[in-house]
Amino acid sequence: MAEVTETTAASSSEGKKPAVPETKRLWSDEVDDEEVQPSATEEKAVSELNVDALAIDENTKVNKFLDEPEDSRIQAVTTGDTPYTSASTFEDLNLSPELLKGLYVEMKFQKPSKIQAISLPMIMTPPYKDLIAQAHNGSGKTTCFVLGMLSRVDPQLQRPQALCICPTRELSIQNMEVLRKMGKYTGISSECAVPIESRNNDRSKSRPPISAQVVIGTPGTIKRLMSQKKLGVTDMKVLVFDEADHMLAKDGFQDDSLRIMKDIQRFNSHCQVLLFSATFDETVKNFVSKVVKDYNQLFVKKEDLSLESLKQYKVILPDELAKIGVVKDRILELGENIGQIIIFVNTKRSASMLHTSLVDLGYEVTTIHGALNLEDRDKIVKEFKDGLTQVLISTDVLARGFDQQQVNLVINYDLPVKYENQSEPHYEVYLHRIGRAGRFGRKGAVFNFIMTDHDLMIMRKIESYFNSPVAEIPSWGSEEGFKVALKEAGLL
DNA sequence: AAAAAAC
Repeated sequence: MAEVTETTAASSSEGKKPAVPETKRLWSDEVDDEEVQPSATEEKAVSELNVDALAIDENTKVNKFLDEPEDSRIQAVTTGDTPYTSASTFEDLNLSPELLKGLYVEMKFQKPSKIQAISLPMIMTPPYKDLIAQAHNGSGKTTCFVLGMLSRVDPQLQRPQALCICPTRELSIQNMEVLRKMGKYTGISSECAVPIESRNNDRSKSRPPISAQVVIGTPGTIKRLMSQKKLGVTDMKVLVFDEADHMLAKDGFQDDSLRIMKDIQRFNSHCQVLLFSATFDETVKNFVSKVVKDYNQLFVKKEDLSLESLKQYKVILPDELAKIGVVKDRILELGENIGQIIIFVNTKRSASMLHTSLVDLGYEVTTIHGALNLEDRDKIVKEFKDGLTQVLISTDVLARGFDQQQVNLVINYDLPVKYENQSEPHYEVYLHRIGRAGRFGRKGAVFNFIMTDHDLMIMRKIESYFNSPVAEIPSWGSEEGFKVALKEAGLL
């Protein structure tokens, strides 16, 4: 275990100068270490960034660029003159001893992941610029913003200072669990602002204002608490949007998110805004860059997003009955020892139908979607996380962010398509769904069910979009192809 | 015609 150095400061680094000792290496040094010629690097930085149309303001300068071939490439664009030092250890970050202890003892982390090494200094160095950060599924994004929130809280001040908004109740709860674990020794207080037992809403009116220092929750509840003056924003230092592309999309939570952001900024213009997601499509990317002003950004090319450890397959089958048959005979029978499985469907109805069919056939599966009551949702997620259930049928309520390391297989029982145009795949949802398997570089497999020519067309578009061919399992009717696939994926 | 959130 690493020792806490004597130079480690108290947890609040508010008002401190950016710490950049000469002994620490800048990113440009890393580039030198890799014997890349500086001029070539610079050229590459500019051209790649132009090609990818990162929506950079005209006054934005590309002054740092990071390119490590062994890792998926992350493009960093910073504005202004603030130098950022990539953190090779958590000690580099001037965290409080309590927070470091949480990272090592509770989280069992040894050193920052790639995205953490780059983003954490950007988050924690004054003047605390806004950040748009894209990183792979399962690469440790949550740690970035949770640590960011914890490190910026003034422990002496018993008021809300950091707020994180998530698209679902489940994700809010999961993020809160991470925060409490990581912050265990800091004494920092926290509250989860998500809907509770419906129809019991008199409780919310009589409740005292939130004094917790960190609040995590869903847009509706946060909005309500703010309008009821139960959630003060005057001391808010950090505002995080998890799954930010969805939170700021027109068909997502754009209105709520903007409202919350503006309400905070009205009282508190210097509240730092952090946007995290594995995906930012062009529309959202352009919109987002208008919402935040002076910001740093981290991006990954879409071809680099699908993890190599994840094997994708397509299964061509004739009808609904065959779909159910494949789940039953190929997945559930073969997959008994391959870890946990999530089956994604497009509608609540589809979820219920598949659930009933499989239960009628005598299989133990559980199902989650937004029409269930909150208690049941909590119970089903908890059972799955505790490993008590193996197979979970889900709508896109769990498509994003859901972190269960034992999930090795994801099935797209229905392919994700855009609601406004059914002949367009929903690329972002596809990526998020498959990212539920193979967390943090583990092995994993994805089976895509193809029933119609339309499905096939959707699948082809997905393959070409991510530039990753998806192997076909030769015959849905025989076991062999599935065995080979699962072996190839390292699961059998 | 949809998932979710919640008034």
